[in-house]
Amino acid sequence: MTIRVLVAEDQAAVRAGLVLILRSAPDIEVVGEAEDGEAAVRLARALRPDVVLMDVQMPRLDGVSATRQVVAEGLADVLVLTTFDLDEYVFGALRAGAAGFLLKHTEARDLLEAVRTVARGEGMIAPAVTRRLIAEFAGTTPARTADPAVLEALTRREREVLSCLAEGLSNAGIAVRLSMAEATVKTHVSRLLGKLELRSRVQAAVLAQELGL
Amino acid sequence: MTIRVLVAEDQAAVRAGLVLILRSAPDIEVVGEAEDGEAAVRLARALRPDVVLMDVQMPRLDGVSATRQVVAEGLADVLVLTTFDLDEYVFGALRAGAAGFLLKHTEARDLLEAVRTVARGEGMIAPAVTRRLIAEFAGTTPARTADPAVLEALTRREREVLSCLAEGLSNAGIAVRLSMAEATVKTHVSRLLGKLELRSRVQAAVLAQELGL
DNA sequence: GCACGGCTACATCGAAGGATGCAGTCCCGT
DNA sequence: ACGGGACTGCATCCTTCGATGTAGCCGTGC
Repeated sequence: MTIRVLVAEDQAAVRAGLVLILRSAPDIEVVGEAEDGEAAVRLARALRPDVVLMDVQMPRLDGVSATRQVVAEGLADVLVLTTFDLDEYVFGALRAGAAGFLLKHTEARDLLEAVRTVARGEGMIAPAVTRRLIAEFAGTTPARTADPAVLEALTRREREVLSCLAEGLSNAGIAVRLSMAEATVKTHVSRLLGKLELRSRVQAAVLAQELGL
Repeated sequence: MTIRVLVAEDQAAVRAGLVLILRSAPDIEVVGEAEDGEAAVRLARALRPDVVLMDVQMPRLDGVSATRQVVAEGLADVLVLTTFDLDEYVFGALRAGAAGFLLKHTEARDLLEAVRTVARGEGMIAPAVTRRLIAEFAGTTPARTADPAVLEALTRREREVLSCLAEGLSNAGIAVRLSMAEATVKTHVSRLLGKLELRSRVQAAVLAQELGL
């Protein structure tokens, strides 16, 4: 069962090098090559490869956008490859749904291993990048200061109201959304504020955000 | 320049196995062994190893807490090791500041490579875990729906007020914090709402949250 | 100089929010 | 059936918020 790979890379020399490396592995087959992002998406649709080796910087459609497209259509797993490990590229690619992120100066052996790893449905990230990913992860995910357990104290109606609060709706807006009088909305807001030990709907909205709505 | 490693693992058999693997590498030296989290922190303070190989499940003080401690004191880089790749462990360990996360069924060769990687100041995460980390990352980081550029339109004072809003402060609270009259706070709130095309302070708070305060 | 625009500041007033008291419903266990 | 408790619902009253008009301040440019 060979792994079918599509190589998307605009620089011919680099692309040739990648293909050479991939062909050296008996369990990997290069089924196509693309010179830009649009071609990558088009070929992915036509060839249905297992893995797309995708460069970030490409004409017509950049690698991140192409990745988003390929992943959205469920065409293949995408392993993003780039020369520069700029945060913008890394986080953009991962948000786009990439299964892996490697730097171009990766050893041939590690590249092949990465392709196999991604084909297995696992993930592979360049060590030099991993630290920053972890840092970003630890930072942006606000440690969940908020304990999801506090929501247990709320009734169903109160949770519904809280969701609306998180969207920034006014009491009147919530009343329409949930089909109840504005006065009733106020009751629920007041109660959930009490249970969550908050003093205003703004704090409730912030808390809801931290909990992921 | 050998890499000095501290092994923290409560099960003697597993610990012996790890030590055996580590000793097989000429560039790695096992400088100490700990049977629980407290001992791990204590030995890390005393021995100042380059890397701590830390089990998650340990008596007295769990591995995640021990990791937090070691990282907070800047004692060493921590490579967390566990049998179960539960999200709770993974994300907890990474938030605690771990530089890497491996599963115990990792090959000896990969374990050694992970230790070297972490010692270099890079990061290493088990492939089986990487996918979920990426997913969690892509999910919790709300794709920055909000464009940080909108903040450009705000004056310094307005941005300060927005930060306070994000904390859920009332106008009166903001007035105290920023040393101005409540009436003035209202002006700034009103103006920034207009510039951001929002209709209430709640929406402003939510937006600020999405932008990371 | 001085006119102009942007920033900061304050006061006023109608609108929205939040606390509280109370009533109706449903589901327990007695 | 009865009582108690939790949930939902509404109305009243006071507080906070947000829009608006206005004024002082500081830079730029004529």
